[in-house]
Amino acid sequence: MILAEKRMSKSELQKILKSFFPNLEEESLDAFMKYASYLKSTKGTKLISEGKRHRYFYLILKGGVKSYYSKKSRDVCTWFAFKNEVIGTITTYEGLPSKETIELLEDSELIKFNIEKIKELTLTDLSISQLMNGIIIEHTLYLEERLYQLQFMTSKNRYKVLYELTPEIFQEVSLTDIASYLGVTRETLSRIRSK
Amino acid sequence: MILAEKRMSKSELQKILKSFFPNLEEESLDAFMKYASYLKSTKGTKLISEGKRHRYFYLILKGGVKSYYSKKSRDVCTWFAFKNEVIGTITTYEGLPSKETIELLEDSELIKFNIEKIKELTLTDLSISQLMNGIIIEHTLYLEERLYQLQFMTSKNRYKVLYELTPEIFQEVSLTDIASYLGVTRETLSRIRSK
DNA sequence: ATTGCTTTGTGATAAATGTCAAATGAATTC
DNA sequence: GAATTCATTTGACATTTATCACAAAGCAAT
Repeated sequence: MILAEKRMSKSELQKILKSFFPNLEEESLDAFMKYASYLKSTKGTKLISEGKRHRYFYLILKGGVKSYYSKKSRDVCTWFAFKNEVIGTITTYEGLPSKETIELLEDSELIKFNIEKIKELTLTDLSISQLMNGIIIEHTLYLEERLYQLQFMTSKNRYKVLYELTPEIFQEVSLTDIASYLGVTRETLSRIRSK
Repeated sequence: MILAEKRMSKSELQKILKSFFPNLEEESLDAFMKYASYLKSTKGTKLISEGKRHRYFYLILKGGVKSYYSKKSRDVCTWFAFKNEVIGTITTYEGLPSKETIELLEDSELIKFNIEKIKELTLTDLSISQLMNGIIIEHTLYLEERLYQLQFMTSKNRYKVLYELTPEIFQEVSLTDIASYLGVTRETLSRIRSK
């Protein structure tokens, strides 16, 4: 459920965006801000739903989300994101129906950005074009790392890496979701954990 | 072994690039061309080597390549590409050491592009910036599809999809490499094929 | 054709993981 | 606190796949 959607005070929003996107030129930031708005929403809210077209990508100010594909009864998670991360789906960015669902893991605060409008800005504003590229490239590097892990590493090692690099995920996400993310059943994850 | 590296006749190169990148403005194309050159090379040549920084991405005019990670004795392929495809690694594009090796599957003809110079162009030229984005986004969509297949589909189904969508790969690539691409051993692939 | 070399196929295991079922634990509601 | 629900763990078993060993087939060079 969406609790509140309002325009933040301009100066507050500006301050936040400035700290997140320090490379954005002053005028670019002003244009960018026009298509950004504050959003507060409860656990379980779906920011993006599988099979649907959407207009927004998001910056997480507070809280966390999971991204997953629906598979028969169970869901298979593809990533998690928390505070200070920019999120969305590349299909949504391309104007296509999303393949994944993005859902809030807890009550969260976000900034949402209108993709269509911001893509328009990228047509004339180089610093915004480069900002968006950077976001996409970061996501691409992440996908490659994930493919590497799924193709090369045993499930034990994938668990180990996840546990060592981002132990905080275990506080936020259910083991069932983590198991699906690691590419095993929850029973198998349970056995891996009891080493 | 690199057989020939020469500047193509300007008009020939222009004709090729124009047909591949029809959205590029006339002046952008001229700038772009400055950092493109023709390359003919034999089977087994490594365009990009794991662990090294490189300067180029490529367009395949004729022939084919495989991309793989070296793992102990055997290699694990991550993708194949043939005629009319733009190839490279995202790490190379970012100036980082490549994680993958890209190797010619057969004698091939390519256009190579200087990444550094072309990235400079993206700083001032919007149509080139957008062209590069498009290439990266296409790659990203491909990675997502591949992750989906590895997480969701059985090896039998992955084989089936590959066989139905791109049967020509089986003419060009060894079953050993295809097996590693599908995430199974060659023995398992052999058994899948004998259904 | 013969010799090597590489690729592919087959058989017999062993290991990893999935599936199903039930038990435990933890959190929530009445 | 008892009852309900949901998440996690554990056990028994089935399935898939890897591993190892070797045989067969394809190909190139002599």
